[in-house]
Amino acid sequence: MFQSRTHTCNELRMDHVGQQVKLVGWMENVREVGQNLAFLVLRDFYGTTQIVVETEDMMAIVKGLNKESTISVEGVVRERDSKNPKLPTGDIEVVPAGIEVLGRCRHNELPFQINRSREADETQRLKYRYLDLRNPEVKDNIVLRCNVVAALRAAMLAEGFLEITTPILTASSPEGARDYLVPSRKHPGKFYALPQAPQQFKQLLMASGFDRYFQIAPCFRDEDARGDRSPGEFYQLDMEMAFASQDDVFAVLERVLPPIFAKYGKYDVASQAPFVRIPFLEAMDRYGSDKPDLRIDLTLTDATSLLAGCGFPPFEDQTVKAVVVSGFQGTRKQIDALCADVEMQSGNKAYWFRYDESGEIVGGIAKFVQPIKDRVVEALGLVPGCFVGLTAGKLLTAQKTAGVLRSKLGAFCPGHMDTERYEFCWIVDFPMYEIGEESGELEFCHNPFSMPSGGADTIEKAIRGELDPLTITADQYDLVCNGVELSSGAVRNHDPEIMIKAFQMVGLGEDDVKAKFPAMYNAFTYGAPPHAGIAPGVDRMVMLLAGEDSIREIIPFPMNKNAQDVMMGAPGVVEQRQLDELNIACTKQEEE
RNA sequence: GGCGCGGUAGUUCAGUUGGUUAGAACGCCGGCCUGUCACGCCGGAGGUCGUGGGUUCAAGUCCCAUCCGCGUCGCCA
Repeated sequence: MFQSRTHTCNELRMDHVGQQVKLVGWMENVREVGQNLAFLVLRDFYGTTQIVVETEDMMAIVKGLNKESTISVEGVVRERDSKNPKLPTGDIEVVPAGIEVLGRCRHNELPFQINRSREADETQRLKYRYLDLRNPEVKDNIVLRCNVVAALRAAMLAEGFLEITTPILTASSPEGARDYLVPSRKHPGKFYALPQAPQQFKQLLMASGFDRYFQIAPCFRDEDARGDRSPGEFYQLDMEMAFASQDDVFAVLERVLPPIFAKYGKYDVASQAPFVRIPFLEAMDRYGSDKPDLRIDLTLTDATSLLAGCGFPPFEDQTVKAVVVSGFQGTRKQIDALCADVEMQSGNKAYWFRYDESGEIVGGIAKFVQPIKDRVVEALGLVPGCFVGLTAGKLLTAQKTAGVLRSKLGAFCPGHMDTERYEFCWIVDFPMYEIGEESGELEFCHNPFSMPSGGADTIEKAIRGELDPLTITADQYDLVCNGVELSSGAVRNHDPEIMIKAFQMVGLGEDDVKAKFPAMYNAFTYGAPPHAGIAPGVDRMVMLLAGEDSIREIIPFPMNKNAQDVMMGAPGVVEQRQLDELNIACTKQEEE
């Protein structure tokens, strides 16, 4: 029968010398240094301890084992002859009287070396995630995640929020991302959907009289992956407050997040509450992005009128945006690579010239700029040594491309980006409506649940034609940190009449509202509180705190980019009997 | 779905203009080593160069197709 350990592998110190102990763990390494002398590194969740093997019988046991086998070691703690100051347990070692094999590792070649798993091929890591997670560096991110979630929960409870779980099997939502559907056995031809977010439930909780709700909520969206977006499922710190304004929501997160970032983050928090608020249009204008990375000190300058008529064909009749970088040191080759990178990412070209140390316009499109040099130098505030990156196109295209250029330049040019910090900002005043690219008609820009700024008055004016609907903003906001969209939220539209009018703008009527969101619409007709909320992404937050670039590093069992779990083999084929029971006819199936 | 990068030993990678038997490091196996701690030293095994075609006297290398992975855009109320 298995007997418990007396200590962990990170516990023994000089104080324990002479004590009889029992340790358990994985045999990480064995260093043989003589006929009957070897040093075994025993690793458990907490750390490592050196076991010194110096007898023939112990040596025989160890030699018969592959690394990563689990063993238990009983013995006496002894002071080391040669200590290792790099290890917490480096002053001592355990002299075993007995070694028991608990779980033999049947493989003498592992898919990758445990302590170097981060360098291994990602598919291998995901397939053997249980080995990957034995690597302390990998494991630490999961521990961090647990600590962060616990801290978030504690902070939210302290703020008076109640944690309430909402259904995982629910109804498909007509708006938003692609749903994951679950066939119903009892109702042939009908489907549940996994929630994209607990949005409607949390608003219904507000209508139910709960004042402050939160949940570490799993969300499911069938959309393609990104570096900072896991496919399929992710977690949000979902929250909602009744009788609350935008400022109330901001204040909660400004109290909750900075201490957690300060305690668990890799870097310092540079932002003071209240975080800077940037209207959406200003963000696009200054940073070319609705999630600006404020660690970069560069901003966009409009050069449309300045360079109109300079003769450079791509600028003709287009909006031109410039990003000016002082003290530029890049080589021609690096500039070309940077521009190619921008084009690859944005799908649009970037142009450039330099104002060199001798005060000449050189390189790139210098030929076209040279004749109006004085005006350009003055308008862009150039000093010798400046690099000027340029983009052109329709307003939004020029902005977005320049935004990409800004990010690349910031990362490339020393002194223009301090990566060792967290910079928060709120993006506010999002447009309520936009002209759909496909339909060419007025559509909701983001979600239809948001309250139009100004409420009923604004919408009524727009309906009467006194106001351009494209100028209507929503009481909607994003929290951005280091160029990552951390969360999105809004003051909700809790008034059925305003809701109907908001839908009327996009050519939908009361029946459509009722049909799309029956529970919420009905609930709001019974007296609903004004309410607002937000949902910071837990995975992204942990990713920022850990300083990781890939979201997979902070998810215990991540799927790959193609939404497959290569370890478990999901998605997988199921038995015909199961399909029959669910009334599903599979018309298309991949060859296994 | 578009674009970019990649796929060579168990792992991470190198491989020049197409040219001898495809290399290195780590790991693995064997031997030596009584204080190692990324132990060291000596020796060894290990490869359908993602897959399928093609060009050529000759293909890891060039061409075409295809599969897979990562990044990015579309998408993500």
